[in-house]
Amino acid sequence: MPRYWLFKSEPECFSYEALENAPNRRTGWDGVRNYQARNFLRDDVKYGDGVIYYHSNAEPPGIAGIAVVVEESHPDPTQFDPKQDHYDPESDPNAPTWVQVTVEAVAPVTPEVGLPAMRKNSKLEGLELLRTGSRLSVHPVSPEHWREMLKMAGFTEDPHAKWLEKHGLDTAAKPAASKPAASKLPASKSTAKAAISAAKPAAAKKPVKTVAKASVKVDVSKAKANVKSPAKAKPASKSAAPVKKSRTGGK
DNA sequence: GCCAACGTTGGC
DNA sequence: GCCAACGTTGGC
Repeated sequence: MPRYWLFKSEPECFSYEALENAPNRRTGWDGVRNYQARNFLRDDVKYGDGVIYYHSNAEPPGIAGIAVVVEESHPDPTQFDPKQDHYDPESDPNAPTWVQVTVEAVAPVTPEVGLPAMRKNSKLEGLELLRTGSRLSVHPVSPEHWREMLKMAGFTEDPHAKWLEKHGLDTAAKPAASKPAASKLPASKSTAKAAISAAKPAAAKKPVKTVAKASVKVDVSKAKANVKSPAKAKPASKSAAPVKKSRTGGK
């Protein structure tokens, strides 16, 4: 199991700064409406896992902070609220389709590590975020890539490791070279399809409406066209910040 | 604003 | 089950 993850969030929806300003510096990573991302949240993201907080659809896009998972998979409340952009009328409260995890801010990355710099770093080869066409808003990060990104961010010590120690979690268990993430990601497109279809059964529900939803949301935040919405899904509920809404991604 | 790469939907 | 159309993601 991966111990590290990369979560995308559109800063217009929910920035790393918004997370720091949220109650308890925490927020439920809601709004994820993609099966592959949901499956990671539901099955693999565990308490104490480290999170690279990435700002997508930003100017410029890049790593804005480090967070930690403080609560594992539980139902995403926004799927049941008609007022939410990510409302999913098809989701059965007795068998929720969408889940969220709760994350807590650990350390900001200032200045941010921009996407261009990441693309130029050969040590980050293989990182899902950098794969052409990648849109997965929640994906695993290998220990090697995690260390390299922290290095680029200027950290001399891993703030996440410190957090674990402070909370009495075992940091001794070495990440060794487990190659977590990679194994779960599709190697190619064709496999991606297989992965997705495999994922569906688990959900038991259909995504159909989800899509509609996403578009709805968008309008709220952007005026333009179809635009996009933020990548994240987060918004939500809490609104400690100015919040906009986002789409799918996870906050 | 444009557009490449995707994911989802729905006809057949 | 295939695949065309459509909508979204997200970088540029």
